[in-house]
Amino acid sequence: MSAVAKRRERERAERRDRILDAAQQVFWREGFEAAKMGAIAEAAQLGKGTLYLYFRDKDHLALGLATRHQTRLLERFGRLRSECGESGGLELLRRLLASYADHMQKPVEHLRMVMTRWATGAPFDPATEGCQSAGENVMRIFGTLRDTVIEAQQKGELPAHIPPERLTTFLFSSLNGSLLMQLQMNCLASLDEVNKKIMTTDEHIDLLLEACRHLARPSRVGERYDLEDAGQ
Amino acid sequence: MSAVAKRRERERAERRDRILDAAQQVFWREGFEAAKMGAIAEAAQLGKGTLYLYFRDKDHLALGLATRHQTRLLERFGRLRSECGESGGLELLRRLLASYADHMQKPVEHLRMVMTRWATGAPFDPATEGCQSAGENVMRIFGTLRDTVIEAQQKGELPAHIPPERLTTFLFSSLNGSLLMQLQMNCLASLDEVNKKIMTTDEHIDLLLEACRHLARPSRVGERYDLEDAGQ
Amino acid sequence: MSAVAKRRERERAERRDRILDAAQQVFWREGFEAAKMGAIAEAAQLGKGTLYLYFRDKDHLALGLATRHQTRLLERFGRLRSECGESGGLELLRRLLASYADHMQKPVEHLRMVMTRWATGAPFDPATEGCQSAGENVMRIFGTLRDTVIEAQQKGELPAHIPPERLTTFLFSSLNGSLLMQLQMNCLASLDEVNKKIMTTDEHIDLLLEACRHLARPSRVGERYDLEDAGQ
Amino acid sequence: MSAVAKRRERERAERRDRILDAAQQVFWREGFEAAKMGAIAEAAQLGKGTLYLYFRDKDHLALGLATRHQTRLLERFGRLRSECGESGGLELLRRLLASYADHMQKPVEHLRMVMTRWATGAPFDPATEGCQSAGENVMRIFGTLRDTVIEAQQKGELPAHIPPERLTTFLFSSLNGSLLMQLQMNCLASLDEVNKKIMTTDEHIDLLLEACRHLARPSRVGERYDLEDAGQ
DNA sequence: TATGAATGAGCCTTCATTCAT
DNA sequence: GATGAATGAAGGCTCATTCAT
Repeated sequence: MSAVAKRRERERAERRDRILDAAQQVFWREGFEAAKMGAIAEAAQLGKGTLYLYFRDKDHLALGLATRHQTRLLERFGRLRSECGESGGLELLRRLLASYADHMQKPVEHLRMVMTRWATGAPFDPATEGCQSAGENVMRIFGTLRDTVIEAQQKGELPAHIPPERLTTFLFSSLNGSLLMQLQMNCLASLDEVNKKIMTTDEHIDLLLEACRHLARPSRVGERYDLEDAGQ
Repeated sequence: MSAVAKRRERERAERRDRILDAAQQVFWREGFEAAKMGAIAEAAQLGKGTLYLYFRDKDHLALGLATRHQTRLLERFGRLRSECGESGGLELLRRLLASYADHMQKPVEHLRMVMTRWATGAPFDPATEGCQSAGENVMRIFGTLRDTVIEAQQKGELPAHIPPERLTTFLFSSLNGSLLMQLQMNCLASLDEVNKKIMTTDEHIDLLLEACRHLARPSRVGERYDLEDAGQ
Repeated sequence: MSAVAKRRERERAERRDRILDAAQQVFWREGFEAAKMGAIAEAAQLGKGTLYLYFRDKDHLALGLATRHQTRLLERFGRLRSECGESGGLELLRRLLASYADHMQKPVEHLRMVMTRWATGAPFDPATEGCQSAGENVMRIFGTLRDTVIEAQQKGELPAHIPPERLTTFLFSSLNGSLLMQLQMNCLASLDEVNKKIMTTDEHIDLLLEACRHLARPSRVGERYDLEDAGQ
Repeated sequence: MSAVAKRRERERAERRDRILDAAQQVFWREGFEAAKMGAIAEAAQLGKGTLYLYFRDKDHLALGLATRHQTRLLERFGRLRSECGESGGLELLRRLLASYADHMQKPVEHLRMVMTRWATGAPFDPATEGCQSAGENVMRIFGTLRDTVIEAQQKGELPAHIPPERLTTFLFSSLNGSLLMQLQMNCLASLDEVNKKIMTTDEHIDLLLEACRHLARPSRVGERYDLEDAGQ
């Protein structure tokens, strides 16, 4: 009985994953709005109704996809931390950011999907089951970055006088902006030729960290880094 | 006759503008996808068919909106340059960026609309009439920023050894990332409390410029700022 | 202009009527639940969307059908009253009831539709536009019957000591029961042979009026079958 | 073995009854169309597939329900006859009719279900197993009423010159019409206030029997309201 | 015998766009 | 030029029923 139950559970998980694979494929190809449930079912070689045994609706399918993607990113983060051992610090941070960027852009279609969701607004009702875990995952991703920022600060590789949350937010949003630009270039062909040669995401990360790193050295003694009048 | 023609042209321009006002209002309220042409026509106090005498389709309505918005931004940019006189440089750059950010977020609904368009991909066929001018406007916006970056470099307020396009792209994409985060926070309630207190767009600009400014001082003599091994 | 507007209005009314004809045809053939909007559109030789320019939804289509049917019945009632002149009274009542029954059963499919609606419960939200007129029509139908009952009472053809509303309700519900039995016979084939020969709707009306007429004669003292106030 | 078989049979009957209880509960709550087999299975604390071991399909579930309901009504009829002893006649008829009405309206939801079925048409293929017994039950119910009508006629409490089947049909359909009106009032709020105070089902029965009873007195010579063969 | 996961046909409604007036 | 009535394609979701276990 336990054996049967185990098999059942395994099969269920496998099928759920196959559905997510199919959904990912179709979402990437068509975009979320244009993706048809029928196409997903066909791609998963399942009946249309079966999809609804695993996901409440189209939105929850996307949510499941996002959660799985985040989970995999967190696994990558975990592996990177393990590999780095105690070295940690700025170098780990760079790798985490590069890993994040890579994970996000893997196929640009995925990036597009995620960005669309962010831009579209609040598609995930926080009250919905499954949405919380997605939010928690984001917090874990952010938290991992922040922890590494703190390490780098403690090592003196990043300015310690800036609150780590602030610094992490700065890095995170800036990097996301770089990713976003990948999509803008698709949208604005005129920018494409100029920028394509100018800045890859990795270069953005390097420049970003380099810039932050130098923030560590106070310009002048006594500077408070009051940003409002920093130019002064 | 010329007078009549002039009046006609003026009336046409006014009506076109009224349509754009109506479209903006509805797009902001409902989002692009959910916005109904009928609602726009009603808001413009025009027949549904009349809309199509001024804009090929819904997409071109959005395109016209974007172009008008960009034009207004360029006007703001022009005014800022005039005010600054010859002082220019980093301070002007900061004001341009702040103006850009302000113009983009004016209502967050507008930001959402723009971001969605960027993320959604390539809705504007470059071959389409009207799209070129949009692209050109983007180039002008980018060009204004780049010119100001160059000025700042010449003044020694920003590192001169980094290609201005590269630096401008960095600033531009990073700032866009900060704007994007405004929307993410709506989407991910969990991030909201943490970040809302942490970084406004203006703060992001300050930190960003401060970081870049310090890039001006080579870490060590002889460093080329080869980014690939910058950590080295 | 007035001519154009008139034509428009006439055409609109005609088309509305054609849609109702088509809906009636399909509803009768398939029943309300099974009737498909597409079939109605096809029967009306119109696009599916056009239906929704004239009726909010499937329910309102049925409502419109009901209202039209009631209106026609009221016209029949009006004609009967005119024909009868001043004679009125019981004979007019019989004709009204027969007319009602005939109008309801014209095709048994229509009867089925109406009965289903009654039985199904409260499909018409009283707040809905159009529903009030339907309710008002029912009241007019009932009112016509009641007025005629009163006439008959004044003529001494029906018992005057029974409140006319009560008497009318009795007649009305009883007749509806007879109509309902037409459908029951379809449902219960076993009853069919027995009853089909036994009582037509007209016979039911005759027997019903005959029975009521004799109520005019006050029961005898001591009889146990007094209604609450009948003996009075 | 016989004992085991008996137990099996008993258990099967019990389970069948539990399913009917569950179905009744759900049908009343949701209506036949909206009732979901899954909800019935859940209410019966059984698997969905199990339902189909006891009833061919949803329709037969309703049929089983109707049959059981009829059977219980027949038991009530039997009890009434026993109680009445030999008195029988009109008084028994009144009680039977009241009992019938009560049994039908017990919860108005049940009445709605039955009426819907009658109105909907011929859902029960007479060839289907189980449908015959339902038809037979109806015949038994009708037969009981008819027998009692005959008794009343023989006692002189009801007009003897009207064929008992005809009289019974008249009573039966009229009473059903009164029941139907309970539902109409739900549907037509405008009638509600007028009629709710005017006629309960019991009052309808009283008035109905009173009217029929007076038919017992042959019309006078020359009266115009003779039924076709009533005088005969 | 009991189960419940899988199935897939089926359908109302919306809305961008056109075109006759 | 302006109108708005007409169009019809398109799609997410339900649920009665089956059948392998």
